Amino acid sequence: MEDITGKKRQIEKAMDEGQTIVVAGKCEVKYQGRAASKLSEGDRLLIIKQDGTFLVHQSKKMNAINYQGPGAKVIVEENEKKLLITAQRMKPMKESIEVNFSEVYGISAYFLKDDEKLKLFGTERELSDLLMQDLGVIERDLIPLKQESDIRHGTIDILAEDSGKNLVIVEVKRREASLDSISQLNRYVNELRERRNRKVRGIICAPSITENALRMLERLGLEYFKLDYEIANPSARIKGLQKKQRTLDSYEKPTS
Amino acid sequence: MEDITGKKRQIEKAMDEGQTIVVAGKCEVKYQGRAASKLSEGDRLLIIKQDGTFLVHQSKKMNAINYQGPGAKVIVEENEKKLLITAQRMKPMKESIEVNFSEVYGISAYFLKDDEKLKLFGTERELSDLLMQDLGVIERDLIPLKQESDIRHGTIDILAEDSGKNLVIVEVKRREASLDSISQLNRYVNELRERRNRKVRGIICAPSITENALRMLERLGLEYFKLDYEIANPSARIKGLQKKQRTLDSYEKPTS
DNA sequence: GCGATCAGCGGCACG
DNA sequence: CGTGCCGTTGATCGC
Repeated sequence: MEDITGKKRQIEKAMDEGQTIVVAGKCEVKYQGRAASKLSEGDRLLIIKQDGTFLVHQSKKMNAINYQGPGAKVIVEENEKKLLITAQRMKPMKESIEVNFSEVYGISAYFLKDDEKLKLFGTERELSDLLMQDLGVIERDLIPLKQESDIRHGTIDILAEDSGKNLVIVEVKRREASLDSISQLNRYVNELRERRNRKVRGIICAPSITENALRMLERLGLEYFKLDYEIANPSARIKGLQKKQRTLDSYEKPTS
Repeated sequence: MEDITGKKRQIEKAMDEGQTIVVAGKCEVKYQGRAASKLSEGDRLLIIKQDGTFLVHQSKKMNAINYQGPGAKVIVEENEKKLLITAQRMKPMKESIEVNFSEVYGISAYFLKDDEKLKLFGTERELSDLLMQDLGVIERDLIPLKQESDIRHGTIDILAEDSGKNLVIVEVKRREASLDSISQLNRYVNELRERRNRKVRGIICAPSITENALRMLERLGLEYFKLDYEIANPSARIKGLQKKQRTLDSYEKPTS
């Protein structure tokens, strides 16, 4: 027979100490909150973090099947000879998960000290930054006006001006552009067209675009620029782009 | 001193047997693929599932800091007295994670048998199904034409007709509608307006809407209907909605 | 298989 | 705080 009380105490102690806890066992899971769910009995992994994060993992797939984010209060109880672990949260609204273990296969707990943050390369923001250095890669004589320009109905990635003094809105995507990318760009273009008397162009700048999105784009009179980039150093690099700094240098200080 | 070879064998054996494995330890993590990342040394949890899922968790937050989805090939190596675990995947493109452990605090492995699937209530689809039974809750004499209607630039949740024989597009949202919800609805409305000669109305149907989204909605001449629902039985229930079945019953078989 | 959309999206940055 | 929007988004469902 299982010593449920002992396991309960073991988990509670680890929680008090701020450990990260993994419980493996057979359980059923109920959730009620923004939605509601029921998961019948099966073998799962439960992970409890010190910040209240609460994850129930099945043996397949990436995402937790049930979860609670940081800030959840976790309670461990003994309930009819079962180990019942509950996580409750008030934000974004009152919600709770109940994990009811009929069997516990194992419990591990670790002190995890980790202040490191992920350094990520190849984000949209990085691509946007690179483009700001030389919009000429998209179109000759295209000059940047503003990055992250807030308008009423959203934020424009890059606002620019072409050689004919037309406003150009550039929407940057790190992956294939689809219908909603086009809708997003169209939203910005429409707003500026209403507000300004200038001609306004819209360019979607992405490594690829779905066929359907391209059709919609053309129907709307918007444009697509294929953004050729790779992630190497690590640091993203846009094919054909030359930093202004380097260009200036090579003019002012030719290789001697 | 650590028996790295033993740990390597332990993990490999568990993988061969299809177990779900948890490794706790101090490691650094590198990723290269759709993007690239570097995470300096710290204490983490590594989870390896039988389907290739590969998760590196820090002691805080819900999401894995580095990961690889189902289908990844996992290799365990001994590398300069460290335990190096690599996950590689070819889809959606060639990418790999390297987790290099300088210390291993613990290894657990479990056979997790679980064929259960989550039953989820309160999804958008469920709300849409309920609305299809009686669109009168949105507007008197609104009759449903088609659910999930594919058009060129997307899929309309509910296509209906009002008492004036106008087409009505209903976009259902289970949570607060924001700018992109409005863009989405607007996209559908514009397409049908081009293709048909009838008047086309668009209604966003959500529990709430952001201030800004409401302004955009009004500016576009679209409409908002507040969708009051709760999740109780469990099964979603829309306030004011009466199932056709029940309504018919009460007329044909009044309480005796 | 691609593609469009939802998700209890989560998380972040900026007003 | 809200809120807009990105994400190595993931997962699902339809064609």
